[in-house]
Amino acid sequence: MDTNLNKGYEPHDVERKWYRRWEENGDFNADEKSTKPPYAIVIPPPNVTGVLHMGHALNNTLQDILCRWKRMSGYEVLWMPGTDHAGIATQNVVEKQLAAEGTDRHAIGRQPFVERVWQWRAESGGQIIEQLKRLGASCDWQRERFTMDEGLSRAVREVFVRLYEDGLIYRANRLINWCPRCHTALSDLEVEHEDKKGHLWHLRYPVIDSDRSLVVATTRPETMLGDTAVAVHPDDERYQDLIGREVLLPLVDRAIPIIADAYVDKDFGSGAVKITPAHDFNDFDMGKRHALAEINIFDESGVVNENGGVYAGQERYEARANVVADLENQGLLERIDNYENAVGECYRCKTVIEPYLSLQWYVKVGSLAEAATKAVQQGETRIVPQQWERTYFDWMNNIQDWCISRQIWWGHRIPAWYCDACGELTVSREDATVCSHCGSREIRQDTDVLDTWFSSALWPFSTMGWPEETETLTKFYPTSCLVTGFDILFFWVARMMMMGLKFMHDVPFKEVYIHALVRDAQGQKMSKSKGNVIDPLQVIDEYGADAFRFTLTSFAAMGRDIKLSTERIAGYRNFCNKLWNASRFALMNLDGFDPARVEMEALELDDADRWILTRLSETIHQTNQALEEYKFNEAAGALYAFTWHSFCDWYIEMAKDDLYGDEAAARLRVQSVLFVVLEQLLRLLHPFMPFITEEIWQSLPGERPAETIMQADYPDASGLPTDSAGAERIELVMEVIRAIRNVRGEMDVPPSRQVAAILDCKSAESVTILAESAAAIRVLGKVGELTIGCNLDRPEQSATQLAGDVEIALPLAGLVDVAEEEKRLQKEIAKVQKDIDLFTRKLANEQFVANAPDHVIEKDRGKLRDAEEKIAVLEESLGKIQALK
RNA sequence: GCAGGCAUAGCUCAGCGGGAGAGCACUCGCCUCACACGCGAGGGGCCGCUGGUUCGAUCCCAGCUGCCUGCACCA
Repeated sequence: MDTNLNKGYEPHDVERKWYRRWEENGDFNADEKSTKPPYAIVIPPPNVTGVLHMGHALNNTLQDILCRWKRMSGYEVLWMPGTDHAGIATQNVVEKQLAAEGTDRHAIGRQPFVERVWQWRAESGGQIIEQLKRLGASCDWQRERFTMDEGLSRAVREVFVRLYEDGLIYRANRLINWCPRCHTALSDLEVEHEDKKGHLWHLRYPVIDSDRSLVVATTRPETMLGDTAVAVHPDDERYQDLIGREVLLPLVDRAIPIIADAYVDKDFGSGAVKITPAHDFNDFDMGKRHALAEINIFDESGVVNENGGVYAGQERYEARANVVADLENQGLLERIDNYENAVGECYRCKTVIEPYLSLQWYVKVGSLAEAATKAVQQGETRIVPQQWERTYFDWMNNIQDWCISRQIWWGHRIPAWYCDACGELTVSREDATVCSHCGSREIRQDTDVLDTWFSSALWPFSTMGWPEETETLTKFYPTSCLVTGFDILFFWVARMMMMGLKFMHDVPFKEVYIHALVRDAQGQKMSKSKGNVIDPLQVIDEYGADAFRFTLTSFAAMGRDIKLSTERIAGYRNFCNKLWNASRFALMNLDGFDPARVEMEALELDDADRWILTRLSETIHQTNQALEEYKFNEAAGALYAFTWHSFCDWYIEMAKDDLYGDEAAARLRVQSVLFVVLEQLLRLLHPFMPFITEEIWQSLPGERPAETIMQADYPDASGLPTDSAGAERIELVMEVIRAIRNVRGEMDVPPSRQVAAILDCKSAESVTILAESAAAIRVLGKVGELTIGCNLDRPEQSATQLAGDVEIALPLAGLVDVAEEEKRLQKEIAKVQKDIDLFTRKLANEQFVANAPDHVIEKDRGKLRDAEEKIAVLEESLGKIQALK
């Protein structure tokens, strides 16, 4: 037995040691052949480029808690880990490297580039996995997957082909979101809107064959090069006579029609709008309605193309400046207003998005979304907290077809081949070598790759071996729970729902727990540019993984963001240390103790024992209940309070007398309870603080029921003796001790000085209770001479306090001055008087007595009685004190 | 604009139809043989504002104000 734990808990070696041991033991591994009930979670796969941030830390801490808890509770747990190839993000990383080397992907070519990305991944791609391990994540690493690995790529092809065959994948030439830096299309979700200060330019377009002109307002004057109409509202009286006529588009000298469309807001600006179908989503729609030409004026880098006349070759902002300057020179710039509006940006590189006309692949999501909506409505998947269901439904109801093609090189290449001979398309699971229509070998594979989220959408079943019918799928699909942040509810959760239902004919998970965002202490989003980022790895280095995990858990209240600061983490570091030292104390006093030789039933427990066991039982219940409901903070709170305030503050303190005494039976009894409570507590805490609990648990005396604590059973309280009556008895003792301490504190009695105490009880029962715990009262109240009984004489000069039906008198001769005691009593009396006033008033209210439930009235009557008794005693004491003056 | 959330101690937040809670911070006293990352005691709140429902509202309802977050945007 190791009773020589260090004085303070030092996490680093402990964490390394146990994590390695768990992995070597296979403690994290799931067995699909197990007969235990399944519990499965798939990790939200972090980007392979990722570095552990606070969001990951919270997300994975919560998953780990669930997995460890379920594992200990008798479930066969599969926590499926892996990483996402993160198409654009990863490609950007490697492109930056190339840029630093003075080259680019086009210079080295597609195949070498893709190889280069694989190489990058092999060398530095997996660091987040190591970081998750430092956090303590108990994933089944043997099963680690990557969205680009062979099995998952096969699943991607299978899904693509089946969707295509079902007519749910199609190509279309539409306006899409284009990132001129990444050179790819983006889905609507991948565009982030941010309010930016800009300008509203008012341009004057001359009406042909007239001396009039129309003023149009725009935030993007350069797009006028692609204007193909000017629109006004059909009812706008100002322009009735102009509808159907033409304006001469300045700079390009093109005649374009003035059209009428109800979309136009008469009250905005001049009521006339320039229409650029190829570069604005609303204009695109209007262009379709009026059969307008779509003139694309940009190339894929956002540089003006040959359609832009003299501006060709100019970058879009350069073109903007020149267009404005030229219009001004021609007197066609009416004015410039300051204007703030939301600008779409690429979610990967923050470049302003260009609406761009191009041919892309789409998933027709209508029927898929319908099924995904129904599954949640019918409760097949439950979203927790439930408020997010509404967001989910809103999005599903307004869903647009999903643009899935990306013009990058890193990703799953679209399995479609174009035939140069017949022009037909071949979509195939295997790499095609001939056209399926004409047999020609002159075929070229589509150069696009799929949206990263396409493969993520398949994650719950692709990681389990689909399309094979694997045992893993049979055992673990649908998964039990998905833990994720709300920021990827649409990106990921919604699409997994659609794909799971389509291809597995069942939901991918039965519950979705959506957690909050981790912010800084001021509630700001953590970001590198703000410089307010707290690095989880630094936190782990400084405070230990357990303290960090417990902090996140304690603040993981549902539906509320976490404001994190290092002071808080330090607070929970202290908690770890407290647990450590309580354990050290226990171990120091369990010398020679063998748990195997002790039968709980045979022990004659005293009130304190029964109390702590009852409290333990309650805590076990609360913890299990809270985890069941995803109330992580409540579980953490219950465990914190029990550990610190029940176990350490009271039980250990009360146990000392027997532990240090020389009665063997008493010592054995206290040792037994100490052992049981600590051992159970460690198990209870293990999912939250895996490392420290394992370290202490391994130091406990006797045979352990399992090799590691993570293999041990989670406490369920069924074997624990509870006795709420005994527990209540000790509450009286505690109240008495607190009262004695209160008097001592208020009257500045030095802690080193013992006092005499007379405990005058109203009932014989109280006498018995207090007599049994006399030792505790002496030690914890620092009482020397202790008298317990009924109708006791109290010395004239004494300080008085009450606890339940016990009047406590501390003879104060020589201890304190009379004036101090008088002040203290008056303060007490005032407090009690307030209660009396309140309850008297309440009970005098006829309506209250007539309507309130009996138990409420009874409770209040009791409280009034107590207060009246209390004040009587206090006033008597006050009288005596005042007589002394 | 539409939707949702939040408002409780100095700070961060629990709670909830029957006398306001925690952690941190603060004040006072203690190096008491597990722990000063500690121990003991204490101070501190019109529970955002205005109405309504109720015997009773911090809690339920309506409105208002102030923050936050999605989504959609009038060029």
